Amino acid sequence: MPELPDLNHFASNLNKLVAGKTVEYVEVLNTSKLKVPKEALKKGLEKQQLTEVERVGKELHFKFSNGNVLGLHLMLNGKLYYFDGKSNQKYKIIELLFGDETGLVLADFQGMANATLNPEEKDAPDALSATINYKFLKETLQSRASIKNLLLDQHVIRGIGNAYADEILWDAKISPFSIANKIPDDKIKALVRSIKEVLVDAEKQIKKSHSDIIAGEIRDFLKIHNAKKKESPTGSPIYNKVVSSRKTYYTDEQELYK
DNA sequence: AGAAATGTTGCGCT
DNA sequence: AAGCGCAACATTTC
Repeated sequence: MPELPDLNHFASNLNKLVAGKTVEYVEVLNTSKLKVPKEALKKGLEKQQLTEVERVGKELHFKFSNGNVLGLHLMLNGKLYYFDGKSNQKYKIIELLFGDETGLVLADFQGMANATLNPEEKDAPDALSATINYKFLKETLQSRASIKNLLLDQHVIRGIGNAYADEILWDAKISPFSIANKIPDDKIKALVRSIKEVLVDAEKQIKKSHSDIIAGEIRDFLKIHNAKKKESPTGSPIYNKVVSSRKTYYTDEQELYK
């Protein structure tokens, strides 16, 4: 699935593509994951101008001139398609039809992607927000949880997924199996840096190789969480281990604190 | 051809 | 009793 850097890139491309357009009609094709009544969603968005698209955590927020926000979560396999005239996707969930005959559709073969009107503000800070500093992480890491599980917990920090958790922990040279409250202060500082650097750098790479995309995921440049790579950039063999049914990639270069 | 991939939720176990 | 693991969701992509 797309993770934070992909979603940031999509948001910036969506701004170029559809910001300023007016939604004439909203078609809701799959209500199973819809978090508000279908009619409320239509009423809240139709005839409104889309002013801005923003990524918040792993969601995309579409902001409208009447103050309403359409929140989309792509989950594992949700994809957005821009079209002119008529969309011909399978597994459609929601479609926005603009006044100029173009449109945007969210489709997902698993039907897990979802839409909501005016998503509630969450307490957990976004991974790229200024709140993620040494003081915040020091407090947050007062836990016996493993550091990787903590980074993945959206109630703690919003936006980090499985692949980037591995990339960030390798960058900070901390083993994913480390217990959070055993990680020394200088490593917490390294972690603050790595969270920002890895995510910001990834978005740059995606932008460079796939400048116009609004769907999919680009991960061929990942250094550690990458099935095709045998060694880290510094020559250590990459191991992987299934932890709670997802793969964790790591090397011996990462210190284990227990 | 058959496995791998992936977020979230909710539940049961320790 | 906090934290972990697992199942379910369903199909595409390698």
